[in-house]
Amino acid sequence: MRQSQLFTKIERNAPKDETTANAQLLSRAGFASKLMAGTYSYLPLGLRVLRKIENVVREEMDALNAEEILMPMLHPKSIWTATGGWDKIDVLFKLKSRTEKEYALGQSEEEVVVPLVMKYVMTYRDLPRAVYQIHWKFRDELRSKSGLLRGIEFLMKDMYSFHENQEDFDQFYARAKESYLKIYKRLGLVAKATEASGGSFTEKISYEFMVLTDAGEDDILYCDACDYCVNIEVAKCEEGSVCPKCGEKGLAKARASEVGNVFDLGQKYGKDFDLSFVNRDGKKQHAIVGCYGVGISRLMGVIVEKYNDENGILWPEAVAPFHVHLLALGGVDGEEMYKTLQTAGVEVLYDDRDASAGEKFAEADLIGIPWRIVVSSKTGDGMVEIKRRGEKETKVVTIQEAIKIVKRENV
RNA sequence: CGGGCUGUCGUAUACCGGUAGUACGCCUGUUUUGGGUACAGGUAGACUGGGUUCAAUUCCCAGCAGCCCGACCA
Repeated sequence: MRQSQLFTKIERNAPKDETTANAQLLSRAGFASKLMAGTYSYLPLGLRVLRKIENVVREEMDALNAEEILMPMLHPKSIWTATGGWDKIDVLFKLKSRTEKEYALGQSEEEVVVPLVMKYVMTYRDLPRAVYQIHWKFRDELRSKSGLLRGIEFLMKDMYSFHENQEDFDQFYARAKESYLKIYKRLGLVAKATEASGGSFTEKISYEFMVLTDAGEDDILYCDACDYCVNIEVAKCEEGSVCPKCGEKGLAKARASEVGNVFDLGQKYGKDFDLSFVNRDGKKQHAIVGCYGVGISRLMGVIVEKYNDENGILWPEAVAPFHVHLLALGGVDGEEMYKTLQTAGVEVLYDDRDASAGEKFAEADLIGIPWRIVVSSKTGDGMVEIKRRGEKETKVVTIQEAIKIVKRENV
């Protein structure tokens, strides 16, 4: 993409009243723009990042044999009264039509997905099933904050699995947890599977996936010697207590942001909607349902919180809006290099604007694309300069070599 | 929802109870060309409503909006 085509522009000053790195940098660099507290527009660069995160998640969900669907965001009141959520869930957005008919905006979609899937599940032979969607969620939080980390409208992947018995559920649940850890790793994050409360509808514990960051809103206790981690809300131990799992070390306390969770919902939803299937004994039975969320837009914010320096963002390869930021300096034409990179299958943002070198460098750092390739009178014929965002050293190499370097990591 | 802070050109800011200034951006021209090049000229602003006052962007009240702390976040 040619940078001259971007309708967004870089802002030199951070917006006042924004204190978190993700809110400041995403706004300055033109990735996202706030409409009101808790809702954002995703701009061309930001949307590319969002789609990359989505696709990583999508690939892992598909690997679990989950099927992708898309469900409505606008729900009838009736399904929410059926499960008790209409009165119990205080973050549920409720609205009224002209004719006083009442609706809810989806804050999670068990109420839609359980009747939907169970419509097709007649017997145990139709199980297990897993479906997911990547869609907007609405939660009437009292206080939106921290840029993309807590919005009242946000993009979430929500998967739901259906099982004939606890054993089958447990197996899938374990696979889903593994799949989650893989997702975060691919995104350049270290997430801890953290014991947490199961919410108001279940006594069981759930797992939250936590990424350590001061911009987060949860406090967790974790062990350095093993993978034990617990949300302080449900912890039966405290900071410094010996790890209850491995007994090796004292627990450390840290601030974290929840980027995903998995719940065992048991048979609640099957019962609420009185939906059942015929089991192996020929008897009616409610399916065991699991629910698995990943906060896609929040992840974008968390990644920026983890990957930034005084000059801007440093996107991990897997989610960077482009692989290469091509800068043409001093009136030199970068057109040929641009086309060569594109032909080689490299995603490239080409700064073809008539701007000074310093300005282009500063803006490239802010945008944070992993590789910077410069063509100028200094690089010479057939040669380009290549540099990695975050590193100081530059290398002058041939065009073909530059492509090789970039593709080694990105393709 | 409780508490606090803040609303001034597009952005970031300054001053002030009496003609609103600066930087960046943007426009015109010159200049410059490897870390936001320099110069000249230009463009553009007091959240809304009420009150106090001869006079309010400034003081007071309310509303609206934003941020922060807390609570909340099935």
